[in-house]
Amino acid sequence: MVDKAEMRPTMEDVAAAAGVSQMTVSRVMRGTGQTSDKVRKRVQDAARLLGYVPNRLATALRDETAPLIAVVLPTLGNRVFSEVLNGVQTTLAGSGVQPVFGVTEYSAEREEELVRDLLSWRPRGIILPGLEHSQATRATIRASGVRVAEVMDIDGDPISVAFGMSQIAAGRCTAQHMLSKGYRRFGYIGSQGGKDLRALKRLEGFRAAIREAGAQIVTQLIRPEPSSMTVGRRATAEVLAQAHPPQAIYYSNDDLAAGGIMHCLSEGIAIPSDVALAGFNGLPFLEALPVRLTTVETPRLQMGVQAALHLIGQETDQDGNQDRDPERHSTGRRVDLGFQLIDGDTC
Amino acid sequence: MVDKAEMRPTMEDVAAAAGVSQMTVSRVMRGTGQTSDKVRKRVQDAARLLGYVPNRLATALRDETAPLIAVVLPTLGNRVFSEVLNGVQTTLAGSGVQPVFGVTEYSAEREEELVRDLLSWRPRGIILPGLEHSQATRATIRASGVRVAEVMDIDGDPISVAFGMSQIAAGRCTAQHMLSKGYRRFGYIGSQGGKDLRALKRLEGFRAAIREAGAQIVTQLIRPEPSSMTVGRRATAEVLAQAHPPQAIYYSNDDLAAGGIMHCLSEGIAIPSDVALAGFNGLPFLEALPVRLTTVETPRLQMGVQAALHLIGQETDQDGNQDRDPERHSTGRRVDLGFQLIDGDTC
DNA sequence: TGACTAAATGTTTACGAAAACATTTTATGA
DNA sequence: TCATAAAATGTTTTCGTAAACATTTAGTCA
Repeated sequence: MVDKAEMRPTMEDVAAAAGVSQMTVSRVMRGTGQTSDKVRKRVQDAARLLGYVPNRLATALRDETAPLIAVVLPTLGNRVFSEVLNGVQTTLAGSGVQPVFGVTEYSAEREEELVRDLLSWRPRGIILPGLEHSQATRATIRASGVRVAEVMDIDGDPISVAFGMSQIAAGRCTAQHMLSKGYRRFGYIGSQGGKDLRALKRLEGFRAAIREAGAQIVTQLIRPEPSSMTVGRRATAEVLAQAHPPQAIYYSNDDLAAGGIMHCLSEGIAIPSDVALAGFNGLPFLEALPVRLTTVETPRLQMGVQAALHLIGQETDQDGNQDRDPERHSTGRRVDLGFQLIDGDTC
Repeated sequence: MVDKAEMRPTMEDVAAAAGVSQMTVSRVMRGTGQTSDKVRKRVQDAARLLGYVPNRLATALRDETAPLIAVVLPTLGNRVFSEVLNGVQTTLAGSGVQPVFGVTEYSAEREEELVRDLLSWRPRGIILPGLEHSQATRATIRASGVRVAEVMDIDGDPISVAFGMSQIAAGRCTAQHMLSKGYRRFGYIGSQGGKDLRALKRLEGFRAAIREAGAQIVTQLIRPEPSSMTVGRRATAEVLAQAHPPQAIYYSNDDLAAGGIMHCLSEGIAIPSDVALAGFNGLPFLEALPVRLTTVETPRLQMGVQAALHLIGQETDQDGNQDRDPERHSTGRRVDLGFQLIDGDTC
């Protein structure tokens, strides 16, 4: 009992129990080829009785690829990325493909190592955040021939296909909106110590529009911590305590901005007359706040969904090989999922 | 170039390039056994040159187990679970073990299917949410012999080891705290249409304490949607609009409760004099709210960390087998990670 | 220098599933 | 009733790695 029970049953065991060959079991399990009803039933019963669970490692080894999608995320601390992951997960659910993932914490070295680790599973595809990757990472991916989807950003050269939106345009759009309301003196509040490259791109777009309009950013505060309402609240307090505070503050995301709203509510600072605010992401919780934040809504879930669809999709070539046809993959294709300015009450 | 370049190099290829046998390459790659400096260097150079990436599928097949931890989550829509996942991820990072995961959306059938899918990867262990699992799920797991860690809850019989806290005690604790403040007429607001079993256990504990004190729950509103501030805000409006509204509302979690706070702030309802509120989880964003919510802080991250540690930990037996020693695994061990009542300003 | 040991490297095999090919049954029709 | 095709089932081999065992080479000491 001790030794025999330990062994998880294989097709061979099921075959023995059903009095057929391993190959017949294989055929029954997959429903391929011809099998008689009698044998099919016998095999299925045996499998159920023994508690047979297929070993995907064997199948994957033989197929030279595993039904897995590798997902690289900057962090799980930010709701945005768990939403992307959720999009991937939802799309994959029921398809028999599982997500394997890892987190880089915004480190390029960690990304390099992680990509190598994940690729050693021979996944069907890999999803990467953003378009900036080290030379080594790109080389590893190219050598592996794995299909790639980059998400979040489209400002740059995709390795293969990017599903995202223009971060630069989002920053610019926000600036234009605020400028149209007459604000001239701006503040910027960020986080992550500037490691979030997408946030930097938004700031770049924002700054360009401000400069072109002849207005200016008078304060820029980038906190080292990850984003949170608390950090946003403290940073806002700090910025508004200055001798010449800005008329309007652009936050690198909604969490920080919501913290700003909380500060104003608590201190009796009027929004937008005393200070105007704008965020980024359009997270659902904003709906519940007493003041509707002006922000830019992004298709986070869609990015995950589209990327996953692309990777498991019908886009494999006729031979079932990794499709390396330059027209569809090598050439960086950018799929712009767009964004939408939400004109709230904060500016 | 087309055909040859497609093939990812194997140890055999590296061996040929270095003029040694495949086994020598294997030894060099793992740093085991005796190898001369000369050969070692030759092999490493060849591997680097060819861009060799080990195929874990082969190793895992041979080892009869893959360096993976399977994680089953009820949903990714709730911050709490992405935090658990984050705890798992953080613990696993750098250990060469990757998390594979799936989401049940609180469905037992989906859990059954998902567990089978995940186990087909022959993971080192599996993490399940809660202690309630279908008979079939338990059978599949038992037959597979995989190591199990259950998280979140300890009110029940663990399959093996549970890392969590008593949900019933948390509910009871909250009730006692509110009763001590003199409230007698309570309301309860929940979500997920009652599919969240942990929330039900908290309610159970809460209700028991209320009953014992001779007080009562006058309103109970369980919305079908997933939790969110917005849902909490609407539900609170609904409850307070009643003819005889409760003096105090217990929410199944912080998101809902924060929505309640927002409603009160917007409507000028005084907290706690007009209505008292209490939540559950102790999410970090509460810190930033204008009013400090009374809640119960839970060790979400720790649950993930401990579960992962347990599964990859040094608890394998001497032979490196799955440890089925009844004393350590079969007997349901419950690791109580505790919780802490946060005495805020809302009751 | 030769016997002998330790170090370095090589060969065979197993892991579980499934494609490719082979063989046995069963059904069909003259 | 027997050829013949179609259906059902079986056998061999492969995927990449690593344990187990085998062999060769280098090193030590009498």
